[in-house]
Amino acid sequence: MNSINDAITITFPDGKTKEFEKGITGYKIAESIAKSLAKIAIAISVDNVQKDLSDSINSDSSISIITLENDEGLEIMRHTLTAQVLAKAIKNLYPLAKLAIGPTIDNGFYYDVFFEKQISSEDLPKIEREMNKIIKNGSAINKTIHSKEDAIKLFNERDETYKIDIINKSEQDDNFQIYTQGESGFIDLCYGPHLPNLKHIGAFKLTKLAGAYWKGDSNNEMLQRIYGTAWKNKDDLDQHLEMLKEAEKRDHRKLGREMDLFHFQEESPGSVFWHTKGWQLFQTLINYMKKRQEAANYLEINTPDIMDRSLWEKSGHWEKFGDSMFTTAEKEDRIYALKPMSCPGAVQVYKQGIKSYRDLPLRLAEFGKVHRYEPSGALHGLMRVRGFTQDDAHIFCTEDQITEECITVCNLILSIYKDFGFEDIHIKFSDRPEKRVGSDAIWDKSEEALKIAIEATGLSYTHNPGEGAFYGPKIEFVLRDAIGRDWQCGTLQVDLNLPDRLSANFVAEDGQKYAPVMLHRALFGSIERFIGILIENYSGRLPLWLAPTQIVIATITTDTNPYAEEVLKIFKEHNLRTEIDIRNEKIGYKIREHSNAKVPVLIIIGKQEAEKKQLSVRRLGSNNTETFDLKTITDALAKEAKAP
RNA sequence: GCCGACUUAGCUCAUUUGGUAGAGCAGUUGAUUUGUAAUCAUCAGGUGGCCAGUUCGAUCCCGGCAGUCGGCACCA
Repeated sequence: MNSINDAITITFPDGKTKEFEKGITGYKIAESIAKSLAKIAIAISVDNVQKDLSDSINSDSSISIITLENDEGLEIMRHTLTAQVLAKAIKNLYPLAKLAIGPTIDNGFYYDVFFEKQISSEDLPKIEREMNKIIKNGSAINKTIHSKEDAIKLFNERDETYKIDIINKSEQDDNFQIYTQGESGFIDLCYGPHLPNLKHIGAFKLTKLAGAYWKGDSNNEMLQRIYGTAWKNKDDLDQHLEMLKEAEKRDHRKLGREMDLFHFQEESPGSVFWHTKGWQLFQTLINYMKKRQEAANYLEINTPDIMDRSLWEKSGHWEKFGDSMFTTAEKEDRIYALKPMSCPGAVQVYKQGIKSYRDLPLRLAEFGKVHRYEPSGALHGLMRVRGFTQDDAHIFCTEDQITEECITVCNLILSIYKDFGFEDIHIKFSDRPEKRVGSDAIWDKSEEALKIAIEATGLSYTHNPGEGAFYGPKIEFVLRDAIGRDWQCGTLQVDLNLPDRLSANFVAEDGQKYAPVMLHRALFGSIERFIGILIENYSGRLPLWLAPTQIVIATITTDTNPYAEEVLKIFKEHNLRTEIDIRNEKIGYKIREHSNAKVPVLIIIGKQEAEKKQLSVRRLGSNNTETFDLKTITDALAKEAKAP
């Protein structure tokens, strides 16, 4: 309708439309809506593609104006901050530095840079000051479009070898966008969009300096990466820094020591020394899982920790992971490997005796302690260790049963996470990697079956191409904790390869032998890691059923000791993990000590309680006490302390 | 594994131009019998991560190794 004259129709977010002259800029459109909007506008979304406000629009489109008030705007601001402000500050201070890439990340941004002479974290404040100087100038940001040849020439003049590499490897021949600020001579290659002006920058802080490989490839040289966090204003920045502090307070390595749960020591990097309290928690998780699995018709097995290397060669693990497997020295001409996973062992159990289709699905669970030689730099408290316990299970089934079994596993996982207080879960689906075993036909089948199962659960999922296991596609369950951090825990993998490689089979209705499908699944993933996540999620204040010491009975004076002992006995009869504190200390001192130890329930006994056969109960985190008669509170606590 | 930083008492931290280390908490012992987050005193606690080197002399300076931390890479 407007193709005859030079008018285009713009549709606004509220559905209203308006005609504009062809070639109008985003800025002019914003201005036409309201002058005040034009003031805070930083970019425009045209048919869901972000554009600079200075870009002209030449055809009918739906638009929305982007400001700092929405996430898109915040990201653009972070992008400008790294690509225009941080990059320029670096070039101002270190003219010989070569810029690589400067993208945004959650909560902020980074820039990878090659420095002639490495900088240290002490240089960050200096860079920050330079950035503030640049921002204060409030320069307008301009964009120019260049041909490949032209763009290369510009960066060549500045010896920006990484930028040249990016342009050279790019598939496009034209339309390379280069952003500049005034006459400073600073240029950066960028797909944009950027803030129209540095006046829109909010609050930021450079946070850390680290090494990072060029293009993320460990064969390439290592650059220095400067990280920063940025927000629309100082309040938001402060709030974020506060969250980081909170996360630090929750660090499971710190709490694990304070709560006397476990320790590490030099002689065994990445392996846990569990103390009595930590081991109690560990056993609580295992017992809980045993109960849930038994109810879901799993059978439990246990297989050897070391097995002949040849078995791992057959399974394919040796080829793919041999470097990170612990092996024994040669004994009587044989080399054994410490199991890095339990699947081959489970297949050996499966293979005992002839299996019929009537035996399937067969669900074999194993709390398998596995060892993996994780690279030293990967170790991190309980989160990444070299020896850990998987709540592993392998479900042997027919192809027809895959979908149903997968759905059942997904539901079990979700129900279990809920018992631990995790309800915000999302799924990652990973398909065939480059290095893999099995034919494409088999992969097609496994991926399809898994996808159907995910869709049946109704949960949304993200797709990670090429990230599957070498023997089959997988889904991973990611749970979000109390302060918004994501943790990957459970996994479900469909494997049409290993059973055949390890010669497992079953007799089908037609009397022929076929290899069964094997589903690998772990719900906690690693029990060690899951405990780390629980500690951080609850900030050490575990729910009663998980707490290693559930109750401490603290007396005020020694003459109430007999009553305290009597209560202790009753509590123990109710399977409540109870300790008694009859030391000659002030009650305030005892409360402080047991509160710091994160004991969920404190029972205070003084003369009054002893006389009336009552108990004063003080909950962790509360400053109040409630008084109950003995039986009422015993029953209530016993009920609450029971595993779900 | 790679880049960088760090490693002093059980824990958290002091000790600067190199002269063999100090505090708080925890621990010990004693006194205190105490009502809701630290009672007072006493004593003890260290081959300064490990191994070499420079030096008359090293916690401090140089080198190597290990571990930890922050990232990167890896993650069956």
